[in-house]
Amino acid sequence: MKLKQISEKDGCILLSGLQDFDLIHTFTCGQCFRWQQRADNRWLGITGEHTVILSQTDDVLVFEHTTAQAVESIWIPYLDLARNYAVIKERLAQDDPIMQRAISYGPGLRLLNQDPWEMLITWLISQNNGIPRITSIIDTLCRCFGEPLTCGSDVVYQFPTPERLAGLDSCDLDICRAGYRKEYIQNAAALVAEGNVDPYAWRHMQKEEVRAELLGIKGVGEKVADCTLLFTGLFKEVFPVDRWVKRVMATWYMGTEASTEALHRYAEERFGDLAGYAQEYLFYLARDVL
DNA sequence: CTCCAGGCTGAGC
DNA sequence: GCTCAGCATGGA
Repeated sequence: MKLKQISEKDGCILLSGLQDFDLIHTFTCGQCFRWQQRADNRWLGITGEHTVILSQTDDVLVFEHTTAQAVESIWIPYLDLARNYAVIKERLAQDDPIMQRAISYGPGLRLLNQDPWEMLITWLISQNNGIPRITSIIDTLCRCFGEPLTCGSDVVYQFPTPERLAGLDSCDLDICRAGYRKEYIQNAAALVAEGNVDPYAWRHMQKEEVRAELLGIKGVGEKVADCTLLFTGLFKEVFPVDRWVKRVMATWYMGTEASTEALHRYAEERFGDLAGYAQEYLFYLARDVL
């Protein structure tokens, strides 16, 4: 793989020589909820206490309102740009026409390495919910209870800390309109704030150990646990998300075995759009390759 | 009005 | 073990 080049121009950081990366594929496939699309195909985003505006022209990625050091230490890892996706895609596509199609829908998709605490709350909110409303709830949560940061002329709010959420009165969270998920959020925040659960320790633990810890949290089932693990990118190994797909299929397809063919049929019928195919690709990435 | 959306919990078998 | 109603909310 060609080495990426970092340079500066007009106060922006440029990363050139990118391969197998597309901002739109990566941000619209359903793995994240906090990137805002702006004019001129620019994307405003935040992770932790770092904000940035991204735009892309072919193999050049432009970072505004940040530093070369942050690009190296924060954004390249967050965007998973150091990984060679060409070999991954080649392996996935081999002898698998449906995977070839899935990849062709989102060839520039990358698996983001997102904040584990943020992912836990995000996927708790996602249950039995729609994507626009998930986005809205998370946005309100951050605007009301997160610390503001500036990014150029924009203001972006950090994801609220566990301590902040744990310290709220129950009715304070009503503004988010999270419904019955409110108590899940508060319970999880209390667990983390009191040190009974430490999302930042997960990277030092075994995957199954983390998964068991997650499943012990109220409101966390297999899907929430899997999505939390998957979209933090913590475990680059065999990932059990197929168990979730299998469970869904068991309900919808009266079968108990999750054959590859059934999985493909599920994806075909369940998802007819780019996001769906990109997601199937994501799941395969996590399950079979990373 | 009903049904559904990137599920999970708790109760009843 | 398994099934299934109920769950807050808002949009179709």
